[in-house]
Amino acid sequence: MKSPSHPRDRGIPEATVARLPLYLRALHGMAERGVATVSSEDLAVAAGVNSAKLRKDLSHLGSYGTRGVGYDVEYLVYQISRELGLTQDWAVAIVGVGNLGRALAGYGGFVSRGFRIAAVFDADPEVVGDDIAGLNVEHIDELEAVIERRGVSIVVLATPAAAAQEVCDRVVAAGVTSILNFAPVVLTVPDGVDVRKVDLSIELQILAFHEQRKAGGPLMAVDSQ
Amino acid sequence: MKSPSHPRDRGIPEATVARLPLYLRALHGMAERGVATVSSEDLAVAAGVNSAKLRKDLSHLGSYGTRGVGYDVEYLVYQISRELGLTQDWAVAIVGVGNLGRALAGYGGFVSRGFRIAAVFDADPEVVGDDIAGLNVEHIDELEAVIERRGVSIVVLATPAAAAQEVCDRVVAAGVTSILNFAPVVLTVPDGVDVRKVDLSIELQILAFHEQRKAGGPLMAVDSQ
DNA sequence: ATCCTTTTGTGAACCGATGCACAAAGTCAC
DNA sequence: GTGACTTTGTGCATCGGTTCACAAAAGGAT
Ligand SMILES: NC(=O)c1ccc[n+]([C@@H]2O[C@H](COP(=O)([O-])OP(=O)(O)OC[C@H]3O[C@@H](n4cnc5c(N)ncnc54)[C@H](O)[C@@H]3O)[C@@H](O)[C@H]2O)c1
Ligand SMILES: NC(=O)c1ccc[n+]([C@@H]2O[C@H](COP(=O)([O-])OP(=O)(O)OC[C@H]3O[C@@H](n4cnc5c(N)ncnc54)[C@H](O)[C@@H]3O)[C@@H](O)[C@H]2O)c1
Repeated sequence: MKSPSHPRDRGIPEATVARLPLYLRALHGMAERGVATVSSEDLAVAAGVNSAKLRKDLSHLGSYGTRGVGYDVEYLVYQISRELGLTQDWAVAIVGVGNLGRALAGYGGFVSRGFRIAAVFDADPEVVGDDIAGLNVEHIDELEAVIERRGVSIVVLATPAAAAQEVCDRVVAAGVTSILNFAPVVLTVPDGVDVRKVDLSIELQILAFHEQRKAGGPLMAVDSQ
Repeated sequence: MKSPSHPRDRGIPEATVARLPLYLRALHGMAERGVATVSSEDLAVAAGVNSAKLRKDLSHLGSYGTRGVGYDVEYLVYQISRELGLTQDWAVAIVGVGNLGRALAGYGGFVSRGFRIAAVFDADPEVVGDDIAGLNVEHIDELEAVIERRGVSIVVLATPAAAAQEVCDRVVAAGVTSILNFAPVVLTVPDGVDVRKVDLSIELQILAFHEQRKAGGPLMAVDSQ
């Protein structure tokens, strides 16, 4: 029922992977509004990208569109979800239950995408044992045991910068190979471990750079997102 | 005292701009430890990048190194800060004082880089008037007036997705041209307005994709940060 | 003054990503 | 069935960014 050549090619470009969640979000919105099929043009607008880029991105997953018609919304949601690995659900642990860790633990937007907060850890005895968004805060000493017991495969680091590398080393030693880091440090990890970082301070600095340019000379190029 | 050709070229590559804050962070650490000069190799390691890339990045700002020696740490800190616009300080407003907005408002890492939280807004009458990290929560009706009065030039959006576009339109109308968006929506803005987005859910989905690959076939390429 | 060592700054090859533009493939009306 | 119309999938030119590799520059030793 599918063409024989490359039904699902290994090796999707990184830039494409980073956009798939965007398409997925737009598609979910459409599915909710009862839209059955969508053209690359309309979906591209909803996701804020160029339609040729969108088509090329989707072509890496397979030929799921119908010429003259567009893409079946439900079917595409399924294909993208499967490609991203969202058909299973992922046990996530958060380490560091401070300002940020609390906000993350209480956030509903993760669960709705198949990410289940399976554990939260902290080193502060004042915090350990507290109930955060329905979860008991575990002591950091339990890190390895709890990760193993609950099958945690993704760890979110929300500790102070000074503790991040040490915690990172421990979670890696415990077998975790996917880390989302909020601490403003460059983490050193062995090959095979993925680290993604979110640094709000860097984002503000980039905005400041462009803002300064706008204020300064009347020669500038802007926008992006 | 400087070469005549292009002492400070306009048009620094976007990829370079995104890394300058990283170099700055590493340099601050070195300055604190009393390091006076640093080679591109050492700084590159501290920032987690390739040294040729670092040198090319710095060369866009000017020729601030000394062959055979390296870069003067203090001087380079100053040059990068100036380029990024961090020699002035920036008034930032946060809109939406929920889980995330609170964490951001209380975060010290912004102030230390020249970003001053000048105002926080919310629509919920329960929250308006509260004291958050020493700031009085303003009603969203005051948005335009307060932005103008306090010279706010960067706005952080931490409202629910449904409210984000409307708030965005209002801050843009009030003259703001730099926005950091945490809401999971594609914002539409006029030319000349910079939007940067932070989407934690997307980061997790990208990690899940790679995690799935690792678990699946024994043919994979990983790491990055 | 000359040589040797170190390290910068950059030319050039390379690589991945973008976007145009169009043939191929499908739908729909009649 | 035929023809007009729509929209996908992709070849190709282009672009921005990365990395290699080295000549030029600086400093220190003798
Ligand atoms: N709050 C923000 O908006 C924000 C923004 C950008 C970056 N960050 C970064 O995120 C991280 C957390 O920020 P925060 O504001 O929540 O800080 P925080 O100080 O409020 O919380 C840190 C928590 O980590 C715990 N902790 C310390 N050492 C630990 C260890 N070894 N193991 C486990 N837990 C440990 C502390 O007990 C504390 O509860 C920091 O690195 C910060 O730079 C925060
Ligand atoms: N909490 C997280 O960890 C997290 C993670 C990723 C993304 N986000 C996104 O960040 C945003 C905020 O998340 P949150 O968890 O803080 O949500 P929240 O519901 O706790 O807070 C939202 C706040 O915005 C206020 N608000 C609503 N409409 C407003 C308006 N028109 N003007 C001003 N204020 C208004 C609400 O009163 C509330 O205080 C959401 O879009 C969410 O999807 C949050």
